[in-house]
Order: sequence, then structure tokens, then C-alpha cells
Amino acid sequence: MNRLMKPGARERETLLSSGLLAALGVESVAAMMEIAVIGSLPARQILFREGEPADLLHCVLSGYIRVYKLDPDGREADVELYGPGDLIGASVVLDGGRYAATAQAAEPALIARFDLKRVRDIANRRPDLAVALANALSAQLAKAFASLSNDRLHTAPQRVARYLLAHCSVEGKATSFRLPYQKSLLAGKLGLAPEALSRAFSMLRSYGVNVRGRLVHIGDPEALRRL
Amino acid sequence: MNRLMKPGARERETLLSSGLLAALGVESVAAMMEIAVIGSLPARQILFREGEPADLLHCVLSGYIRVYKLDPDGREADVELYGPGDLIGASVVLDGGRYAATAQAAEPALIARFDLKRVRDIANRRPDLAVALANALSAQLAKAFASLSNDRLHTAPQRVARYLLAHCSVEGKATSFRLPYQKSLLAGKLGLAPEALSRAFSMLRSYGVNVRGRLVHIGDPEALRRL
DNA sequence: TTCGTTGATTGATCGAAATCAAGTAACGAT
DNA sequence: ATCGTTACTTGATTTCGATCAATCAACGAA
Repeated sequence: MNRLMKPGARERETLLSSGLLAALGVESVAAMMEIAVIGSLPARQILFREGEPADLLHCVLSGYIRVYKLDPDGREADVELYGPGDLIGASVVLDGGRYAATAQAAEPALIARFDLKRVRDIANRRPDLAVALANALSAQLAKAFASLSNDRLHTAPQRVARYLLAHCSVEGKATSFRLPYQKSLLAGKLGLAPEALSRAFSMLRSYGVNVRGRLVHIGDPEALRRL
Repeated sequence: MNRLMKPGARERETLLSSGLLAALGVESVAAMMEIAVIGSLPARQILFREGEPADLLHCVLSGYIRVYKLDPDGREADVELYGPGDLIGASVVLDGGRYAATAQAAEPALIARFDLKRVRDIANRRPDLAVALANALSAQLAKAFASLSNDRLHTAPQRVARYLLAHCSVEGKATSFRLPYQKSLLAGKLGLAPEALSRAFSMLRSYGVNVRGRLVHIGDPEALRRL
């Protein structure tokens, strides 16, 4: 299973630089640190399941957490992928509702958990926490909208190209960068079957993209931007 | 263009029962009412565009607002549709960022606008507002996740069937209900071309669904649930 | 090293929905 | 009513990606 513990020095530091805590005043940070519980998860461990009463807020310290929904006959659709520093959006349920999706460790991961009742108590006393949560959710809603429109407007190679451009963070010049996770995870995030991602990569070779393992070399970012 | 005015009795009442204000304490309600500006919009009027600096929060009083994203060559993908009482999620940007999508009146509509700077000021003093915003966003994120997984897991007739079941709110027995908006809007919301929606409806005839205009009769909800 | 597992690629086929193209129905204005 | 616009439907075609199936590569354990 997974070990539960109070945050140590390393975890405190990671938490402090996370999206949620970074925006808070010192007192709110202290209050949140007080209730934080660190857990270490093996790959494939489930954090919570869709439909369960939501009682914990989750924040990723290391590794990646895959959030997905199931259909009646067991097929899965990834809706978001969270990495170090990310607040897991599907676990922000202040009104006593239920998780909207299932969260699973895609690889061995370290996470911070916060009791939602207590988070709500703090948020009711300290507006900076509530505002920070609203901001985080607003950003995640924007990402979800982007995924939706991406799915509906772009083909597989286009989605991959956009992903690469968004993540290599370089304009004009050729670059290399390393995929932060397995290709099958990336495929899920982009709403593709692994085979489709593979084909997209090989089609992008003619646009200057070369892949070996997790290493991606982008020869001509401009060409990618144009298709 | 659109007329701006202070909320009258009717508008105040609608606002009070809206998702956002309903959860607030009396003082926060008063503070929000204070800064509310009512606008009446003709069909097709744009409320805000993707990428513009976000300066207003929007809440629908009547009519429907379509929120969509554009791709480089002008095609549109609907990401959400908001009706009476809904807070427009893409306009909740407390951190001074930009709108993540474009909002357009799908039909003549009445909306309430709130200056975001002032909303932020209130939220920083009154946690109930910030918490209410977080709750609203969390619910919208859940809806966005549902749309994403729906797109990825279900065919057009399945999506339509699920929409009908979710909106007729009846278990077991046959029912009729009226679509709240045009079929082309529904098609957009479901991520379909209008033609595909039309075909889905005609395929669902063999499952007991009959459509005339906006009136939908569902003969056998159980049959729909099974596919 | 060799084996066994897991992840990635490639090929062939199939199906779902977008797109293109007419044609029909509904409705408002005159 | 008649016109004209807009919404919807139906048909034919095509494209994209899922799926099925078979290799192939990478890596860890023995």
C-alpha cells in the first residue's frame, strides 16, 4: 500500500512551490502544512474513484497522476494528467459532493493530501485560500476547454504538433526535449490510441520531428506551427 | 448594441436564485448586487473574446450563451452552453488573466455583469464568495470532464441518448420534453455537426424516440439507457 | 547472457462522423 | 397568402482514427 506521514523538509519545500500554496499568505500556508499528509504511491495505485464521497484534496509532489472516467463496459478516457506542483482538480470538492473522475498513479508518485472538511474550514476563515482554489480551478477549466476544442478541431498529427510546441517553449530555433512520461500516457492525454500517436509521430518526421525513445528533436518549429 | 442598467426587481430575483448568489450570505449578496450591471443582448452578440484581458464576470439571467474556441482558420468548437442562473465559467478569472474562450449570445439574452476587480476585492474580504466561486468552478470542471469523456467514449446516438436521459429527469416511464434551444446548438454542445445530430435522432426512432420540432417524446427510457 | 514482460511500431480493415450537396420544412415580414 | 430567410433533413462520398493482429524493441530479473 502507501505510507502516510507528516511532511518532511523536502516535501515542505515542494509543497511551498506548488501552484496552490505559492499564492498563499504565510498563515494560510502554515494552516495547510498543519493538515498535510504525505503519501507515497506505487504505480497503478488508485487515489480515489469517480462517485465516491470526496473527503480529500490532493496535490502532486512527484510523479504523474492520471485522471480518467469509465464507461459502463470498462473503457477508460483520460481527462487530465497532473504532474509535480499540480493540484488535482477533480479532488477540489468543497461542497461535500463526490469525485467527478478516478485518479490513478501513472508511475510511482508522491502526493500531499488534505482533509477537505478542514480545507473548507480554513477557506471559510482565510479568503486567500479560497481565492487560490478558485484561480487554480479557473486555470484547469481553461485547460479542459482547450482539450475539448483540440479534440474537436484538430487531427492527431496537429494535436501532437501543438503539444510539442507548447512544451518545448522555444520560438524559431530547433530544439530537443524529453517527454515527461510514457508515450501511451501522452496518447491518452491527447485522446488518442497509442497506435494513432505512433502514426502521428511518423507522419511528423516529414515536418522535421525525430523521436527516439522519449527524446524528441524538433527541427523546424515553424513548420509545425503551420500544421 | 446592448443596454446597460442597474438591476430592477425582476433581475434581482433571478440573480438571487442563480447558482452563484444563492449560496452567499446576505452581506455578500448585497455587495454583489451593488456592483451588478444588467445587459440585454441581441442574438449573436459577443460578450467577450478568447485572449482578451478578462475584466468582467458574467451570469446568465435569461437566454443561452454559447462559449466556444476558434482554430486558426476560423472553425468553431463549442465548449459549453450556459442558461438561466448559470455563472459563465470562462469569465471567472480572478488573477487578472485572459478569457480562455469566446462567449456569444445564442439568442436574445439578459445577463448580469460584475467588474472582476471588485469581485476580487469582495472575495478577498468575504470568504463565502470565494468559496462559492470555487464550488461553481469545480462543478463546471466536472461537466467539462464529462464532455471530454463523452466525446471520447460514445458515439453520436449514445451521446444524444445520454443527453435526453439527463434532461427528461424521469426514471422508467415514457415522457415528453421540450429542447431548451435549437438543434444546431445542441449539436454543437454535443460536439457534433448538425447533420450528425439529425441522423442520431432518426436512428433513435427505433429506440422509441420521436421528435417533432423541439418536442421530444421518449417511449422507453430503459432502452435508451442500454445504448 | 537469455528469457519474459511491457511498451512501441507497423500493417490491414472497419466504422463513425465530417463534409459536400440538394432538397424540404418552418417561420417572419410584407 | 407569397416571398425570403433560416433551420433542418437526407443522401453520397471521403477522411480519420479505432481496432485487430503481428512484430519489434527495451529493459529487468534470473
